[in-house]
Amino acid sequence: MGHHCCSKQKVKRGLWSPEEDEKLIRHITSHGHGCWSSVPKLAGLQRCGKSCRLRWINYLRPDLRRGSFTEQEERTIIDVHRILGNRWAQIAKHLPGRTDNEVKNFWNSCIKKKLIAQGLDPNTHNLLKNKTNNSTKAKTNYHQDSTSVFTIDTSTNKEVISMDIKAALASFSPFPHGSNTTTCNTYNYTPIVPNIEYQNPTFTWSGQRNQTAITTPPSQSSDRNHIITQNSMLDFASSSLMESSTNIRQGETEYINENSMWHGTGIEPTTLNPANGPEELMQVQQGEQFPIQTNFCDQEDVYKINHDQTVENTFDSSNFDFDFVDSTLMPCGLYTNVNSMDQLSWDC
DNA sequence: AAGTGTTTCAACCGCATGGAG
DNA sequence: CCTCCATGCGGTTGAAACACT
Repeated sequence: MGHHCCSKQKVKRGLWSPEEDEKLIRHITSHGHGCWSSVPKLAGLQRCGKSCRLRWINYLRPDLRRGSFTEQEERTIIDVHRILGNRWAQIAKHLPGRTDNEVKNFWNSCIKKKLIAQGLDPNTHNLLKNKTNNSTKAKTNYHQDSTSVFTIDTSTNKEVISMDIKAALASFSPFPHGSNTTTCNTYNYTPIVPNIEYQNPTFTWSGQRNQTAITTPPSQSSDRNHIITQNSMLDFASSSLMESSTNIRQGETEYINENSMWHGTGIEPTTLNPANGPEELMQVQQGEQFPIQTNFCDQEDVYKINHDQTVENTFDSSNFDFDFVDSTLMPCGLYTNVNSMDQLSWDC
């Protein structure tokens, strides 16, 4: 039984021959793939469109990166997986030239075993209960690794994962690594436990499940504000913001709209409108240290970051709003420091 | 060299989603 | 709405490669 898309056709399955590859490459490079279901016929292949698509995406695409995964890629996968879970396509987006299938296979054949060997549950990234000794070791390794943009602190009864924004930015080539980009150094979250706590020297939010978050703007006016809306709190560290930071005028607020992340500067200078109220905006002060406190009130069973964007009430991978999170993530390099050594010194 | 077990990874399967009619 | 279809995704399979005895 074949796919419904090709059930009427007599299709070949299994491994692709070099001749088939050549036909597919020739067709797509000269005509593009267009509608995949029509590709087999146009390319002269006895395959279904789905198979052609898969073969092209996973193997024949010219921009694919072949060969073994690097340590940096490995750590990126681990770090993103920790947040997104088995969202292989989303994870692969942070590894240029890698496919979701490749990432998935690498995870299942290599990383998973490493995590288990380190006493970590590959699904949750939490410590495995029955491996106390290894667990302690794993925790220490993670926490002491000063080069990782992520650290795990399990010293309290809840796990807090911190992401060092500066380290992330420092590794985020090719954008400038100047110190004027942001004052937010770290950003913490608790992925699973009910109590959620985000904090860093300049930016704090905390709360409990079954509550609604309302962001409070800083009490004092500032020379430079960045208002973070739909793309969430990580946008302020985005390339577009960094690139344009020198263009911010004194007393002016930059408004980053929902589509700003990867499109040009993406920044529309605007004036802070107090009428919008604290519910609408989350501000990140630049060039000055001050805390931004997010308050919570019992209204809904979700965290409402702003008027359009909601986040499920836990950071468990089964509930979290992955699109929301992913929209905030950097391309390859955010999660890893290119100069760091892999603290997970295990053999594949 | 031969047999057997294990690992890797390309490909498939089934389901979800979204757009068109 | 409903159905059909194309596409995308994650889980799974199985052949080939590799490791071990």
